[in-house]
Amino acid sequence: MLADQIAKMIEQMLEESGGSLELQRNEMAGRLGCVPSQISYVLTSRFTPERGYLVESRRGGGGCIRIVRKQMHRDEYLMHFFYAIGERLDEQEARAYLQNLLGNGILTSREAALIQSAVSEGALSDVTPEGRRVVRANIFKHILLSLM
Amino acid sequence: MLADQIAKMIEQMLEESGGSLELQRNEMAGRLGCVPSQISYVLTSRFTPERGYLVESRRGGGGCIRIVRKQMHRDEYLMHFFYAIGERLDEQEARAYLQNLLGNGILTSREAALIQSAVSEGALSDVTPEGRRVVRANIFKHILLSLM
DNA sequence: TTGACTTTGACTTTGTTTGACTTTCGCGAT
DNA sequence: ATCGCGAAAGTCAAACAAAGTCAAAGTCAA
Repeated sequence: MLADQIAKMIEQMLEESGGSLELQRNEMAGRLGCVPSQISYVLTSRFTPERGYLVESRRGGGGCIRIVRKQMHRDEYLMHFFYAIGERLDEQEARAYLQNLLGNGILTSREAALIQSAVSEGALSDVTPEGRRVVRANIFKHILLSLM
Repeated sequence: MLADQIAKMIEQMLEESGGSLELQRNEMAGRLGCVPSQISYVLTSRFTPERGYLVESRRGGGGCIRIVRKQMHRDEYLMHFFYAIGERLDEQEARAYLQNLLGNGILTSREAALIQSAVSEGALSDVTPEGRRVVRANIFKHILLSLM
């Protein structure tokens, strides 16, 4: 899938450049043979704050997009997430958080997998779809607390 | 029966691919000459967690379904717990199981603590007291599966 | 004949791709 | 200084591409 390829490419560029980079949307779209707004789409759907990325940009001639992978420390992370999770949480958001926590070494992959199944749709299938999101947020927050 | 044929086919693909695979629902339905939702039916009726399968999916363009088989023979101990749990589980029982799993070195203490808060009364406070025990059992069983 | 299991298809939800249109910015000409 | 132009990037909605859901209809064995 196009979006995934682009995401992977950006990911790798971040890796090579040690966590932050600047790119030009049009130039990149040209190289990839896609429409420029596809780049925007990838950025907003994959490089979100939830997953630990900061994206800023400048329009106009010579404009560009800067992407930074945020480095926080353990406690900041847990706090940040704790407050970021509101009253409701859906499975995808949960997954994004877990990926972030995993990527930063706050969780082991076993722990992440374990939490993921604890809050999966399957595990909560006895709760109504709407209630599920509330319960999931609660469980997730309790787990974060237990890690502090 | 159609469903059984499909199940057998997926089973065989799992065999060939060593326990995990990705497929596309529409594409598969096309090859088999059945409606796509038949695939969904087979998945929910045969490839359940109870039988040791994990199924996840992604919608949208380029979406797919991933199926993973958990090897039971490697994890008889977890299996034992899995079946011991049943339909309902209260906090005390959960704690006892966790102690046991911890004592046998199957969980680290961090993992045990984490699970305990995931299924604590507090985490599930949005569910009715009766429903809580059902949900707790479900979460616990999903976690056990994810550990196999 | 009933009840559990199957099959089907219409409808819903989620995710992707594209392109037309808008906004913002730097720069050179006035 | 400032006006205006062109070069970015942003926004948004439509079209498309999956997968999920659900209930009605069918089947089969007890």
